[in-house]
Amino acid sequence: MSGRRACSSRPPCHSGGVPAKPRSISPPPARDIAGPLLHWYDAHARTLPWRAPPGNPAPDPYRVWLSEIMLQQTTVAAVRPKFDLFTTLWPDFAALAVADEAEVMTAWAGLGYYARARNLIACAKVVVAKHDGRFPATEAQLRALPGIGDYTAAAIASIAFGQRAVVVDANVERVVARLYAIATPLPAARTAIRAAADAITPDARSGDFAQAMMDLGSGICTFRAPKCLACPLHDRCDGFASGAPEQYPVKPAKLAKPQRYGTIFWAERGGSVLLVRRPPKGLLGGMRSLPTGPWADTPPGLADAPLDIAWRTLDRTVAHVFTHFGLELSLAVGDVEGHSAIGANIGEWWPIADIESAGLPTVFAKAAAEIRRVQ
DNA sequence: CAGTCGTGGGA
DNA sequence: TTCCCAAGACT
Repeated sequence: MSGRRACSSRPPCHSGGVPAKPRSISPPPARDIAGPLLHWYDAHARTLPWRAPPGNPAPDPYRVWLSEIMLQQTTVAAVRPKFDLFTTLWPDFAALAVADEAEVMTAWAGLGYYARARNLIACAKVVVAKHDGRFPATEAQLRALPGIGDYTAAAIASIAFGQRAVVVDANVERVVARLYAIATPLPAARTAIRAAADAITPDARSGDFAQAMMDLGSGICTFRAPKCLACPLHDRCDGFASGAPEQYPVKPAKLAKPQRYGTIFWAERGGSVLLVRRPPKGLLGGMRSLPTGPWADTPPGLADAPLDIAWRTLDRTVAHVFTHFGLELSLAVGDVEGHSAIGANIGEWWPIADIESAGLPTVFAKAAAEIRRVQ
């Protein structure tokens, strides 16, 4: 299926002067990649809480899945403490499937991309309800589960179930684009990158191969200043031979981020502050938050204030940058003493001293810290 | 396909 | 400081 076997692994390719016939649609790799890469991995694999040492039996699929979801667009350093927290609170699918969803969202707070947490819960419920509490072991069945896309399905199939799967993440894209000096810009290059990744993926130790590619991309074949002389593949890398490996993969120009403006409303009542729950989908969906007005192209002032009280605007703002826009928040504070019935129908009064336990997304945690500092 | 969706860290 | 990225998925 991969067309990756080298001539050296079978009887002589040529006999009687007859040219070898192509065996595969995609061009066969001109050099062995998996061999030296796995050899390097055996000596240099990172030790990670969700990972089995090279060559060992596959780790718990639940832990592999949880780590893969958390690691989507997220650094290992950020994932480590959250992985420890989640595996302590919910050690398996059965526990997560019956978990209090608000507690899961609170535990996820700060990690970002909160749809992952919503899909995490949904996936655990499906696994328990339809798969008897265990993952289905085929890539196609994994792909059908909430929050599991092409990359994660392949990663779980190979790492947790020992199946051959073509695992392509940003690391693999970078390593492969450099190995073959693929000059086509992304995203058009993805077809060729995937074909090349398929061609170099071995049948045996497919999961170790995937993790080795990611370790290589993370520590050696880095986005800038790759450490080529420490790379086990540099003697067979077109990018290294070109003298400018960092130019691959070629990426499209980025668009400027728009700037938006909003207002945070800090309503106090006897040492507590009013918190609300954001709508279930969209930006920061499902997360507990401070009340906000609209996020608009110009400062919206006190529009959409959660309570009809006297607001005082602080002489400071809080800046935050999301993936696709910047946000500058004005800060409005108000005292609701004497309005004790107010607010109960729109949110909850949270003790200010325990605000860190509310599970606020970082943008609101920053605003809360700034308001408490200034007050 | 292209836009949406967070955050922290490295250079 | 500013820019860019990190084990992508979903619509």
